[in-house]
Amino acid sequence: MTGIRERKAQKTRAQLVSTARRLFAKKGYAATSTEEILQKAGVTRGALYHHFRDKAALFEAVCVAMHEEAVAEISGVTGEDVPPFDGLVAGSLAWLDHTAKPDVNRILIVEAPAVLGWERWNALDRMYGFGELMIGVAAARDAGAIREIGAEELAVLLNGAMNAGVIWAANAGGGQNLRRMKKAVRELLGALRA
Amino acid sequence: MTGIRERKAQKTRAQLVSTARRLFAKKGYAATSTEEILQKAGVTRGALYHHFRDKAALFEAVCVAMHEEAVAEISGVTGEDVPPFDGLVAGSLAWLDHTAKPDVNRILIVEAPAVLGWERWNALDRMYGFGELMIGVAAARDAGAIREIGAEELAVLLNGAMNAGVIWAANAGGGQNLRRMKKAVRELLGALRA
DNA sequence: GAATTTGACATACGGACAGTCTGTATTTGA
DNA sequence: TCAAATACAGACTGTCCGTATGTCAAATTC
Repeated sequence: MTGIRERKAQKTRAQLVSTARRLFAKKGYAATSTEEILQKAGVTRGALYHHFRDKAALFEAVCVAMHEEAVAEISGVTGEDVPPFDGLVAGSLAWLDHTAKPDVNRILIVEAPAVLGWERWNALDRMYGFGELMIGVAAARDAGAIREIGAEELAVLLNGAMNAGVIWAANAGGGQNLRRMKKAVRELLGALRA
Repeated sequence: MTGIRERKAQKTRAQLVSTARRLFAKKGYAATSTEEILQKAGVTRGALYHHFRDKAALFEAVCVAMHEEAVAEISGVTGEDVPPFDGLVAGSLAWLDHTAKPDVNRILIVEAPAVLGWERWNALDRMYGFGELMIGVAAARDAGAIREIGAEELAVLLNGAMNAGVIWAANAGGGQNLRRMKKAVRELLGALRA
């Protein structure tokens, strides 16, 4: 089944994704040339366009990898046995921790919406981070733990708030800002308790 | 003072900005070539690079114009005689109305952070929309109208929430979403009352 | 008011870059 | 064994951004 051919293909694909991730994080999407990616990854142009339709598709693959890491980290703190509101808070703080990392922050939060466009970006987000948040919000609301605000609207607002917050924390001032922002997010969620 | 020379220059500059605004809004920054801007604006390459250092500087000029429109609309509803909390709500809803317009939405909310980078984008935002919001939040907090959360952190969170909300309203589903989102924002602000 | 300088463009050009197209070696199913 | 497909390799093309140089009218100087 998994022949030598397929294994090697997955290896070059992984090389492309990890190299692209490094460069996109450091210089941004537009300022990163595919030539540099190819050179650093040690593959050729033919390989890139065999695995990905275009440069944006490679970027999307990087986003998927980051989203999967995020979901793995978050689902580690939002088990089934934890009460809805606490799970919402824990998941939110875990999301902040993950997206505070400079590469995740730049790629997933700042650039992804512009590079992928709302359609593709939203589709991704709903499969991963935002999807998880909506489940958490809906669960907390159904349990009567938070105020009666439309679940989808509230999830959109909270998601946007946290993303903006973590951009601020990652860029403004020193590294102490993440702790301050997490405190503010806890207080914001606290204000939503029914 | 304002000779014929200077008037003509301002006219071509305005032509460039308004044409760029239209095209950036329709096709996005990356997919809009400077050549198309020049052609539609009826000027040449020399004019563009006489007035702006590069393509991004032209984009920034478009952002400034949109921000100034926003401030004009918002300061119309947040007079000096209105109580702090009401002013905060009114200003927020006015911000949503302005940024819900498709061109403002795409350029100012989705693309600006990625195109300009956090540094320049934040500098702009603090001079206009976000700056106004921070004043409103600080005023409401000083008046004891809202909970004791760090003014800057809360302003960042609210700003991000509203921007995400208006992107959602502008893109998802039909046009009825803006009303739903404005309702949710009112309820979110209501939850913050002391 | 003639000369000179300066500002506001105009135009041609160069370098870089994304995506395509054809060729090729290796693998794999029959 | 052999044909077909896969996974690349490398050259090439059209496009695009920014620059360098030229030009002409308006402002300034004398």
